[in-house]
Amino acid sequence: MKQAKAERIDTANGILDVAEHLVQVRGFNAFSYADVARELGLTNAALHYHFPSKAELGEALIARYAVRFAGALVEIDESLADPLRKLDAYAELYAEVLRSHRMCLCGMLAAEYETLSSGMQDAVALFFEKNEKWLAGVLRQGRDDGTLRFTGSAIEEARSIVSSLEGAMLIARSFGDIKRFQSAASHLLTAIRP
Amino acid sequence: MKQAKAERIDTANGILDVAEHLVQVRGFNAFSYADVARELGLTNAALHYHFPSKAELGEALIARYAVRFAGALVEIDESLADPLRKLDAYAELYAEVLRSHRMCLCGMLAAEYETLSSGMQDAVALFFEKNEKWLAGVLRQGRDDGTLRFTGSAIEEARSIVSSLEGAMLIARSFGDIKRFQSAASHLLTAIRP
DNA sequence: GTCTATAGGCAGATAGAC
DNA sequence: GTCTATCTGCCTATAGAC
Repeated sequence: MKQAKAERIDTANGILDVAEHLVQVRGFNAFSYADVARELGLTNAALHYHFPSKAELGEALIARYAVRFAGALVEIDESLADPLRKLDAYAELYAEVLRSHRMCLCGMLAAEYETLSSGMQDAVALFFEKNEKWLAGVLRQGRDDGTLRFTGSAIEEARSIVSSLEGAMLIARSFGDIKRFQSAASHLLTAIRP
Repeated sequence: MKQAKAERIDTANGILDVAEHLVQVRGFNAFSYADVARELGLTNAALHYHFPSKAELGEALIARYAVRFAGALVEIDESLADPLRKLDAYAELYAEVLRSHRMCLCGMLAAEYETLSSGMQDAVALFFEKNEKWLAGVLRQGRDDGTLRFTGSAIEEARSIVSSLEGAMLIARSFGDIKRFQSAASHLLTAIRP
């Protein structure tokens, strides 16, 4: 009763799915509306109906990705209590992305940062900040209950972890070698065990 | 006596200079021959004389960058003996790049990896491997003389360091904040002090 | 070595019919 | 919502004169 005509599922989301994949594999500047349209059996013009400009598509892409990521963090908080296990689960989020031969969406966009609309730039920075804040919370919890040990402030440690994971993804992709990422991630988590 | 007509200095190198800057700031897929030609007061066609295809330009770019980087590593080896100081100097190479608002050339290309010619792909991977091998050597030296301490193998630690530095650059650029990089770098080096 | 001129294609985007 | 048709502009690349 909600929709008179049920589309493929939801065209706008289908566009976002395909575009997201293309950005994560090739980058924002290396895919076109035509690439997405072809994949969905639509035309260029149909895409412009849903997302009038490429910048708007890009902003929608980050917004949806950020919401999904935030949801994953909530799920970790609800299902795990031990800070060290939370960090493991966090690193596993990255590993999953890498397994599908993708780069983190915002990590990819960070490389292309200078070419993005200001709306996209702000959204990318916000994504990293939210990740860092969540991680800092976990780190504080671990330091307080004695399950984690690190030097410096929690936010500094959090930034260091996000940087390392993004960098490990970036380079592992150049070698088509997920083990490189896994090794870097476990090294990172070993270092903060007491 | 060497050249009948001394050019601006050397057109091919001037092209590489401008292209390198554009790639490090915007990415390989976000600059054009026209961008470079405009900057140098040349035409599109003149660039194609020196670098027939964009892929060949890209390969020359990485080759020159890799040689320059290798030279910097030799200089570190010749001027510093202490492994910890060598690592400091290594991180400083990255900091210098970041200060000019650039990403590491190969870090940028790693993001765009899937869109590169196979020649460029191989050269990017080789760049990282050479860096890792050099770093592993420094780490072994430090472990042997007791100035460094780390868990796992030297090559694993080296990969972890390269990943972290590249990731820290990537993200620091999104915040226009070099201190973010400095903080991550010093955190990294503090962690391997005995 | 560098130029003018141009080919041929693809990019993002819009108008208007259905 | 999706289509066809089309615009304008930029892209990489080449031919041939100087």
